[in-house]
Amino acid sequence: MLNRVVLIGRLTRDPELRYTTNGTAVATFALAVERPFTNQNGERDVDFIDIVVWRKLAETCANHLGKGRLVAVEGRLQTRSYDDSNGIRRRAVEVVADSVRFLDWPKNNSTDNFDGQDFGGDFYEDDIDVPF
Amino acid sequence: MLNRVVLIGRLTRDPELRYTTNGTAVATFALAVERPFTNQNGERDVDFIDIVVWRKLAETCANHLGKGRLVAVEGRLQTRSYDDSNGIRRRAVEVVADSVRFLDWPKNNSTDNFDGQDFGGDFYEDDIDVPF
Amino acid sequence: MLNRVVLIGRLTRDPELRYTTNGTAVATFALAVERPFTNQNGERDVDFIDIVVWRKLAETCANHLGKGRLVAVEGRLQTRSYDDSNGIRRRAVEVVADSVRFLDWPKNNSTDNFDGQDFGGDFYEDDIDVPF
Amino acid sequence: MLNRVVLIGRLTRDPELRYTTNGTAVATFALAVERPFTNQNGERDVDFIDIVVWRKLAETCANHLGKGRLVAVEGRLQTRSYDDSNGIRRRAVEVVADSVRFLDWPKNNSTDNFDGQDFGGDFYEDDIDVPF
DNA sequence: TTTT
DNA sequence: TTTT
Repeated sequence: MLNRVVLIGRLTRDPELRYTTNGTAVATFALAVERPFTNQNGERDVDFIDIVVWRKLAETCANHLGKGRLVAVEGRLQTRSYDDSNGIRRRAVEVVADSVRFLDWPKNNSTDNFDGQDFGGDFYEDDIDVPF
Repeated sequence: MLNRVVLIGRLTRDPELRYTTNGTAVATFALAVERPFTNQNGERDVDFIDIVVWRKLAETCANHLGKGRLVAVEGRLQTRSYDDSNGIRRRAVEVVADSVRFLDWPKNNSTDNFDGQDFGGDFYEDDIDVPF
Repeated sequence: MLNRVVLIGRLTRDPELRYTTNGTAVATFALAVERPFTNQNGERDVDFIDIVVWRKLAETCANHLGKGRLVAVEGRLQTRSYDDSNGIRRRAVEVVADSVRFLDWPKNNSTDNFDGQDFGGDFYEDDIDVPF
Repeated sequence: MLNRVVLIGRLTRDPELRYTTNGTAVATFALAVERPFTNQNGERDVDFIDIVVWRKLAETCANHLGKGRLVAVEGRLQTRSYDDSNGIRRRAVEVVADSVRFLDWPKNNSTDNFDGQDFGGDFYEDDIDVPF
């Protein structure tokens, strides 16, 4: 039925890019998303949310994003079960993103290069989407 | 930062209502949310998403909702770590809802009674929200 | 940039289906969306929001929806200027929907027929979307 | 019923701050939101969406935001009728925001000063919201 | 496992 | 652990 998630947060690590056996690209990363209020200790809690992107968007993210970058992500919440390396059954809850917007610049020490790009960065959507 | 989730799905079980040590009501349930497409076996996969509601909204949900009911939920994705009954460290990813809309009628065999209610059910928000 | 709208409401009239000169189907309707609170007179205000759908989704909506039906709509806010029939320049703000979920049954006096359909209705997305 | 909007865009002008007769602050501005695709002329269309904020959030926006600033806005779509200065009846469709996140820095020529602020800016919510 |  |  209806299932929509919108997040703004920072990557906790560089995206990991892999390929399925039939060659489909898939990238994963996590987002640190601060809560909109401070807790009883006066600190701002943070939620760490796993993101999955597919196909061309996966490669775009892997090529242009890195740890610490600020992004807006839109997608769908997905659940899945798997056995971890110790054989313990675990449940994954992750956001399958169909759009990722880059909201800041790569750091100077980045190998990436966005010369000439408008502030606010670019906007990337899953390559299946089409104007309408 | 920004963190928004909107879901429509059916309760997989009756809500569980508990109270924190300082008396705050908290209810939990899970939502079965069908994916918007069929998988390679022609079946429609389902995501099971845990929902948490607080205060008056928790009591409203516990009093009026039951297994199988169709609802629209709005809230925020939250992550949290805990040790399960076997002492295994686990991570919970759940939606803290600030609004729950009832989208169908209770079943006849329900003890609940919505006589005279307009179709489409009622709309409940976390009791802290106020018009603006 | 990011632009996402999610609504639940009732159609204020039957959808109007037209075709562009190159044959693309486009349907329009309006949704009555109740506010989540009552106004100072104790009444519940209602927002009337114009919806536009394209292609196969336009035809599905025109064929299966009618005045009074309850739907969940997902899409993007779009603005546009036009001259009305009196030559007055006006601005339209409408939601271009990429998914429409049917949340109730057609009325008995409907010419439509959903025999055998699962409660909760069906889920229709713009025909460009694809599983991922 | 359910009514949720999430936008990222740039202010087209400085916010206008006014007060209702009973002293409630209300600020208005418009957001330029680029479409996620280019049109048939290879240009990126832009939607201009009116935003309304109330109370403390109105004053925060008026004090810290200006033309060109990049923000993420969350709120509710609202419609309203009014007569313009020529006595022509018009319909306004605007987003009543309950949260505004500042996504970039003020320009150097700004009179505003965010010294020491963490990149990514601050997060402001309607002052009625409360942690949960 | 965690970002600024 | 799973709803219709």
